[in-house]
Amino acid sequence: MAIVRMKDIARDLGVSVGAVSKALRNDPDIGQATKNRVLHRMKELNYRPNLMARALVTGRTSIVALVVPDLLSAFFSEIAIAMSTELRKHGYSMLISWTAEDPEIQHGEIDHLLSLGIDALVIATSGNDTICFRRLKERNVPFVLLDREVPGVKAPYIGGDDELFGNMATRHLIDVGCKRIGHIGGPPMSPGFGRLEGYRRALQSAGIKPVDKYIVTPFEPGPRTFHHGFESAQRLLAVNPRVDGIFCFNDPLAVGAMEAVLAAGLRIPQDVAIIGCGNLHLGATLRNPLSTIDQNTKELGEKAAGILLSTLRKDSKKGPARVTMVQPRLVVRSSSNRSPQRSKKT
Amino acid sequence: MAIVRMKDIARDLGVSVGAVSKALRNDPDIGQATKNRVLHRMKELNYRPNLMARALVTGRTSIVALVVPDLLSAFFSEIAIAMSTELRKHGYSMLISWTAEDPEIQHGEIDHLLSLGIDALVIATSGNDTICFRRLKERNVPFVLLDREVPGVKAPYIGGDDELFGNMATRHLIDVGCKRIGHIGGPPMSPGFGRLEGYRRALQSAGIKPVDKYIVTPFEPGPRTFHHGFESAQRLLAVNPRVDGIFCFNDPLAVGAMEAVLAAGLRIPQDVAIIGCGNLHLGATLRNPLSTIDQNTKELGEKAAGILLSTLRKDSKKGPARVTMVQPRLVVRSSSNRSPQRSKKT
DNA sequence: TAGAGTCACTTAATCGCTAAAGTATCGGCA
DNA sequence: TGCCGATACTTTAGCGATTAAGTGACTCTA
Repeated sequence: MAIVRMKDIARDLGVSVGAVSKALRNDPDIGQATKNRVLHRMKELNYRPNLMARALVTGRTSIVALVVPDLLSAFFSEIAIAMSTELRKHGYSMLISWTAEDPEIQHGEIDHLLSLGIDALVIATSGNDTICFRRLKERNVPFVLLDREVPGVKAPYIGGDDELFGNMATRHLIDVGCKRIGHIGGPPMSPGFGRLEGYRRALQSAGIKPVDKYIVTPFEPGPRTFHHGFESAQRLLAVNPRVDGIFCFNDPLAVGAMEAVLAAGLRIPQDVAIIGCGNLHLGATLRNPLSTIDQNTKELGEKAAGILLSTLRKDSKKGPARVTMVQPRLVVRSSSNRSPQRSKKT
Repeated sequence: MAIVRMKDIARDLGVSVGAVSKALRNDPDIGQATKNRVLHRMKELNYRPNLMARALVTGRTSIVALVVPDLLSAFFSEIAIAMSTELRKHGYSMLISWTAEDPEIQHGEIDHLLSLGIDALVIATSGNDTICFRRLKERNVPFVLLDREVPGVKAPYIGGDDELFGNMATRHLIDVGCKRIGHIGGPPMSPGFGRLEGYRRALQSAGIKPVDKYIVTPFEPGPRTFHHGFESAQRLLAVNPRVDGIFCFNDPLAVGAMEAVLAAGLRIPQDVAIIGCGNLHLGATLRNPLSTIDQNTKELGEKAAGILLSTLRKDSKKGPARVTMVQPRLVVRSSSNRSPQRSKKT
């Protein structure tokens, strides 16, 4: 006996496949007695419906996908876990694709996901390609943009309030007495732009004129990691007069930047205060515990799942809010703790 | 125009669906001219085959799954990325399931994956349940055990040489002069057992008698993280005479243990040397850069994919080696660097 | 007591594709 | 000329489910 089908159960019980199908799906159009017999036999044989076959006729697979550029950064892993946990509760299973920040791969993955017949997807896009979104619209597959907004694409977006992140982090550096604050930038996408904008605004509202030479961007493209932070910080430290505070686009950059600061013989936070963004795991146990902006990824994942589910439930009714922002939290640790301070610990 | 089917292309071109199918699959039983026309039209309409429908008739989906207990630890994420990259090259796509170390969830996930019709799976099991493996055998779905061996289940296994890990780490502590070496243990599964065994053997072959009270295991079950390391190390440090070296099952435990050592007012590595296992990211930038055993996860993932592919290709012929071990590498950093030493840096 | 309505099924079509079997056309060869 | 074997298709029969429509057997009502 290889694999059990409805046909087998129907034969065993002397009923039609249709009846078996109805029993399985709790269709009212079936008698209680027969339903029990069918259900009992199903349990006995450990029957599992063939989801492919079901999907073929219903047109729905109960599978949604999450497309992310990266899985090594805890950020997307945490979102993935929260999302999938939430979706599982509602009978959906989630499939993850990662694209290594490569629009080509992303294109291929999305094509493949569509071929597979997923019901919807959540996507943290790589590149600024809009073709694949047009494709999704054509195919009528609902999707949610995550973390990265795409100009010109009308779809629900959920992410952090990046401008607020930048503002919060920069203001914190100002509060602890930094006068010349540098920024190590993120990739050329909405979070990078938003945080940079927040940084600029915070400076301006403190009466400090933003200086272009204090803003550096890693040379290489791709995900921002440790090495980029090191390299960028070295360039930043060479600028005169030297910065006394650095706001980094994310925590790995900040870790790299700290290494560069130490390598230059400077002290953290006395000479240069550092703050990152993302509240990386183990950020508290680094050589210099890192101040950061917590992005609240768990809530982000759960809300993303919620938005997806609501777009999935009602086709015609107006969907969820166009833009959802998750509120950040400032986490002050010793990498920026220069003066007595109302700090929230982690 | 919603979604393009073979039927549409066939109608447009005045040929039969069968012909279209043959053109798509490069069947020799089709003329070059027609094939070109079909392919051209497919490109025009951006046709994508419905994989569900195809799977229904062929019985194969070209989807494999990876079931892991956890995605936050970089260990499994790295494996996932390496595996999926490798599998993608061979036309397979990979689906990830995580089980939060919960056998119940694992059971459900596997059932679901089978319903979905995956062709094979790689599994780092949670618990010691063997029922689901029996189910897989019944269904004739090939699988590979990853990282965790299961007694009584006959299937290809790939993982680290855990006994060697334990041996290597412990011998290193002995080499740097530790006399009383403690161990903070892993979950009660093959890696935990193997590393403990390696620890014991290393002590014995150095003429040190293993002492039970120097072996502690976190109270709580579940994945071993920072907090468990902290709690366990506190208990370990209370034992007299105090340990002067600790080998931890994994890096997060070791990070926690380091915190506990520092909190107790002791110095690392002078008073207590610490070594972990897994070569966590950022392990080099911790407050105390952490010595560790690198498990070579990328190779692990690639080889796992290779094994899976080879079992997938030939059904009848004897499969790959029953057991594959990936070779580790000792990484010495300051958490254990007490004496001049032939060290390999990272 | 006929007609309508309900209940509990069965039948049959269908989803999009593959694959085996069938058919028509043609060139080559004895 | 007639038969064979390619070649290049078309036809047909599923894969395992769902679902609309059809069918008896009852029950109830006027």
